[in-house]
Amino acid sequence: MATTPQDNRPLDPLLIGSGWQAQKSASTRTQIIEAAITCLVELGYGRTTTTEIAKKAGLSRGAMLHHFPSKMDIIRASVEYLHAKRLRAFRKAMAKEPTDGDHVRLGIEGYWSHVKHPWFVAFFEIAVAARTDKELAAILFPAQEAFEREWYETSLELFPEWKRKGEKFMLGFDLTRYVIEGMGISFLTHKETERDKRVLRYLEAKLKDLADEDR
Amino acid sequence: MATTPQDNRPLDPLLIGSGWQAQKSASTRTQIIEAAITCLVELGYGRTTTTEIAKKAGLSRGAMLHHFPSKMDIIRASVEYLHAKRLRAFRKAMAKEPTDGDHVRLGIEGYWSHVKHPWFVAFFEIAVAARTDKELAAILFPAQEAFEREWYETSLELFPEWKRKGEKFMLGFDLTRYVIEGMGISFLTHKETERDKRVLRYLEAKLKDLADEDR
DNA sequence: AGCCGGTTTCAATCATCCTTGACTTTTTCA
DNA sequence: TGAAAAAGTCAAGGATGATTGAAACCGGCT
Repeated sequence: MATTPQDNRPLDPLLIGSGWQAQKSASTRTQIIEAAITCLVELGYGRTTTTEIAKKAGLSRGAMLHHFPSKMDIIRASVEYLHAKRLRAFRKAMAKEPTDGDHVRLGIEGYWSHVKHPWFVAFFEIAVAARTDKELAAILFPAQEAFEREWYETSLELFPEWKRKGEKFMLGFDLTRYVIEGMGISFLTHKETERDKRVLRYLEAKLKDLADEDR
Repeated sequence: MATTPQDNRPLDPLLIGSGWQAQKSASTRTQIIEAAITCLVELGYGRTTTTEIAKKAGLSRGAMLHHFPSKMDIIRASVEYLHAKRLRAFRKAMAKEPTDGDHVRLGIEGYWSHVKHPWFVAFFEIAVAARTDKELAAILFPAQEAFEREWYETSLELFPEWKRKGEKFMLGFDLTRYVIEGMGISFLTHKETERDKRVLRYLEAKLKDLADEDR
């Protein structure tokens, strides 16, 4: 008989040494959360069922319900997971020095990539569902607010020279957000076109105008 | 006496002559469609059920299922209804001469109002659901494409002087669309802020810049 | 060391509720 | 009277959460 608790999944040798290998069932939790996110992306919020999540995670439904007693618990954990992942990915993308020194372009491209990522799609599905689901809204709202705030602060660090022109910076920030998110929504059902690239280039030019104005 | 031919499709009020009580049937259909739209707005696509629609329409479920054999038939009719209503409302809003002669502002305010209207919310709910529902996508896509095309042409009529600068007009068109729809999505869960108004004013200014450039 | 009782992890089944669409019956009105 | 509209009933399928049961792991004890 194998000494591993589950033969279907390899154990992380680093975690075996650290006392409770049972604690590594945290990896099972992650597996469930990622399965839930996949379901959100592929099926949408409405068709994401516990059965489907369990199937996708390679677990039995009962096993999964042990980790997360109810469906909403899975969603809650997924929201936290997505929040952390999205923010981390965005910060990482912004942290690297652009090859051409063009921070504005880097920021636009970064957020545009971000919006095309499945994580954004999953978050969006939850956000749309939350419009008509109070319980879901109570879960999503704090994370959403925190994300926007932390994203704003990250951007401020990225453009330290803008700090003095608060209102103008905020305008550029909001404009970028709306344009790119609007494009992102459109991208959910359509493909990216040359027209979209033109809009991004125009946005870039206008942001630079804003930065240079009344200096 | 039944003068109707042996119709394989028992329901088509448009084809039935004026004398019949089918007019009442047509009004009942409209009632059902509007109830469905209310459900989409208040409950979202996922929670819109035939039971709920019937209740909201003040009909028994059986009666409703007589008019629309299946749920998808109601949605199909709702998509057509929304398409017609949205386009009509938008054209009407654009047709009136602005008091200050400012067509750009009129266009922006018009589309911004449009995006805040329940009809857009309902359409949006269907669009999001269609991302992961092929059958729904097949219904929605033609209507969505037609709407965008007809909206574009309406805008062209509104700004005849832009006709000569095709690419620049399209850029302004796309930019406006993305900014306002992005704001609209945000508006679904947040309230309109002063920051939003600033973005709209900025958009207006930039559209006028585009119109005046290299003239 | 080796056995034992309790706890944690996972699997399977069950009962319940909801949704849908087909079918049947009643009512309305020309 | 007879056909259309409306109302009511029903079974099949799906989704959720609870219960039951098995296997592995931990501690303590002889």
